[in-house]
Amino acid sequence: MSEEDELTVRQKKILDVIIKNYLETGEPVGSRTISKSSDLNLSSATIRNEMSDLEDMGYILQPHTSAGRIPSDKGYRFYVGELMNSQKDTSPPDSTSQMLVQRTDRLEKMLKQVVDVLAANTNYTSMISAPAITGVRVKFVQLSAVNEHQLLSVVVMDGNAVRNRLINIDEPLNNEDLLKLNMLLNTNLSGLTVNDINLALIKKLKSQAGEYAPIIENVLENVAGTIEQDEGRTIYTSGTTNIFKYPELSDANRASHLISTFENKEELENLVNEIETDDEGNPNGISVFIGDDIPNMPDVSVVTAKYDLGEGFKGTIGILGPKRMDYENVMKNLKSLKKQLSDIVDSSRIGAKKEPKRIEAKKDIKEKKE
Amino acid sequence: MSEEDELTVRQKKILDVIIKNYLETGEPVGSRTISKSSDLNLSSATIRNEMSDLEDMGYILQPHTSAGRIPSDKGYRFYVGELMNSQKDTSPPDSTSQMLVQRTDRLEKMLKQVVDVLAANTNYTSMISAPAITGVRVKFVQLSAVNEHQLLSVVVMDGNAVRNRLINIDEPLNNEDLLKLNMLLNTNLSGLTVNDINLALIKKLKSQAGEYAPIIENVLENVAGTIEQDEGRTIYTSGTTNIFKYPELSDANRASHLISTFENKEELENLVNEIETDDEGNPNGISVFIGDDIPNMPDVSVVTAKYDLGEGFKGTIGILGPKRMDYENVMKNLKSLKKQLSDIVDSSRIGAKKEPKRIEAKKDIKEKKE
DNA sequence: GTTAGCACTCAAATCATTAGAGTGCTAATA
DNA sequence: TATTAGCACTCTAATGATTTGAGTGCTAAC
Repeated sequence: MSEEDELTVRQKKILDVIIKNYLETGEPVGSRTISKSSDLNLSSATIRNEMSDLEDMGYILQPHTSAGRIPSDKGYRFYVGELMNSQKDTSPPDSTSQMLVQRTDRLEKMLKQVVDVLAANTNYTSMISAPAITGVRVKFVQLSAVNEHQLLSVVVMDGNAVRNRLINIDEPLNNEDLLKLNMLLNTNLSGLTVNDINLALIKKLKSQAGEYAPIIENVLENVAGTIEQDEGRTIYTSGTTNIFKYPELSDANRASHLISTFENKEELENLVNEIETDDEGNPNGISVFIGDDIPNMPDVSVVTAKYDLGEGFKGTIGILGPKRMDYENVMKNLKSLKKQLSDIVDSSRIGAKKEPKRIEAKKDIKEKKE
Repeated sequence: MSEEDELTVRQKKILDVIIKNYLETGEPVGSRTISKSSDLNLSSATIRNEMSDLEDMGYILQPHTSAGRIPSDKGYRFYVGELMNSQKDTSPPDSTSQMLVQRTDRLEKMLKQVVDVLAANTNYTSMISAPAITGVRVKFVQLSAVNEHQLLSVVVMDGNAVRNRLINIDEPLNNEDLLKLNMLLNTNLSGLTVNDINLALIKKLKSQAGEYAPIIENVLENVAGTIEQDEGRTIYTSGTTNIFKYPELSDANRASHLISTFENKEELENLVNEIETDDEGNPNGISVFIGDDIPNMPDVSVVTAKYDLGEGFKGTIGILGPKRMDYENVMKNLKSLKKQLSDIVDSSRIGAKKEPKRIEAKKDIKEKKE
């Protein structure tokens, strides 16, 4: 990929101008334009020579003989990696359009909000994968009798993920037995991860439960279900139709392909997974995938960030747009959101121990849309 | 709308041919085509005269002077109402492509499945609104201590809708008090609908709860939440990108408009609501909305059916496509699904009282996609 | 009432022409 | 030796003229 980085300062400058210009206009940029709009004070002829070299090196290309140049995927990558203004980082991300994420008591709503904010701020399509839970532990189990023929099993896991399940029973259960069962379950399951619950443990539980063994089975399925439900990882998306704002993406074929990918969560999940693999140890925890980096989607770029909510809750947040997207703004937004996300959750974690704030935060939700 | 239905038999026949032909091809149909393809044995000139009359009466129209005719909205309506082959109803709806809805224990998954089936069978876009709960009653309330600082409130409503809420408390609650609170809540709330829970009752509960009044408040919010969550009515959609299969809908503007309507559930909800109003007492419980019937969407048709799962669970299921959609197939599919839906729920209701089938049904889910 | 015949209309396809943006190359210049 | 002016050349996109053909409406004959 890097065959001797032999770009002269001037070449870098020219490449920078070409890309910046193309990001704005979406039109191929010609030598004359560069000669005039840059402070290089070079004639178009000189620029032409340099451009010819840049093209030979693969940083730019010509849509056709008599057109200007546009950045190649390699050019974009160079731009993101070296040319882009990354020291401006300190400035607040586009404060006018920036919308803060409001606190809410439901993770789901928060995620939905995050993608909405992101799509609105960037004018691209955004997505966020709900946190994958890894290694969460059982916190609390409770069986209660709803009526003579139904038990309700409630399982609370770390991070307060709650799952219910109704269990139908043939014979009513008396209160003592119910209490015993609850005791049995809590003493044996609390603090365990799903992986800890092995056959031996199940056997032990069942034998201790005696005639209630079938109920144990159901409860355990409920515990498993807590994980399972998040395994078909939910992905929230927003701003799908933003792709129509970019002519290079909005012809029927491309648009249909993109949108159906976003509609079909499984496909989207694959995309995210395939992309995630080689995303390790990069500077700000932000990864940029351009064009042929992305399977089946040579005309778009995807920028992703991982977020970590602690307690094993992790997920990916990303935005998809045309290759000529405003990488700078997008990365700023992602970085900011990433920070906000962990901040919010931190404070809510701490707050939760002091006052019942989970509830009062609810009203905030209404005000989200601008 | 009906200004003396003065269509002769021959005119009806011609109109029928025009529409059938147009449904298939999507091209304006001319007099010569009709003359040849129908069994009327009339010359094109005669057909032309009749067509001229049909146009005067508003059943068909010409895209431009030298083109054939296409059905007007009025024409479509007449077709759906009188011309369409509705006696074929008895035949099974397109048995090859028909996919049965599998039983599942989660309403949500079932609905998702239904829209998927519908979209796959029709090649149009489908949507289903999750059941709106009206007048459901509280079945069971349970508070349990998760740890010293958190209570878990679980509310089960009719139809086994369950909601949880974590309540943070300052002081640990001893077991006796917890039991008393549970007793208090269950005796007072069981069997009530949300509307029944008025200020007087709340006051009474709070005073009886003494120092635990704040907890009562939280539990009541939880009860209210059961309803509330379904008020922002979830709508599931599928096959959005099918619109790209119909050139008349797939230009950037229209497509963008349609797709964003489907992405933004609020808008979609409005659409469904506006449409629902005048949908009363029609033959099979199926309503057809064509072109200007639908606010802001003159180029599409929507066919809807209401479903009723009993116990106050009702919703709407619908499909959206080009005006030249295959109404016959669509209506057949809707009718069949409507039936399957209520059948499934009926059988699961009955089954639920006898054996724990909610659980064993789960494995079915995996097999759904073809 | 039906039909043949014909003039007329109009969209869409095809083709030729033009305009202009941009390049590459060469020769002159500093 | 690096830069630049100048010019021929290329190719797209826009414009406009022409043709084609499907389809109609009307009239007159059957």
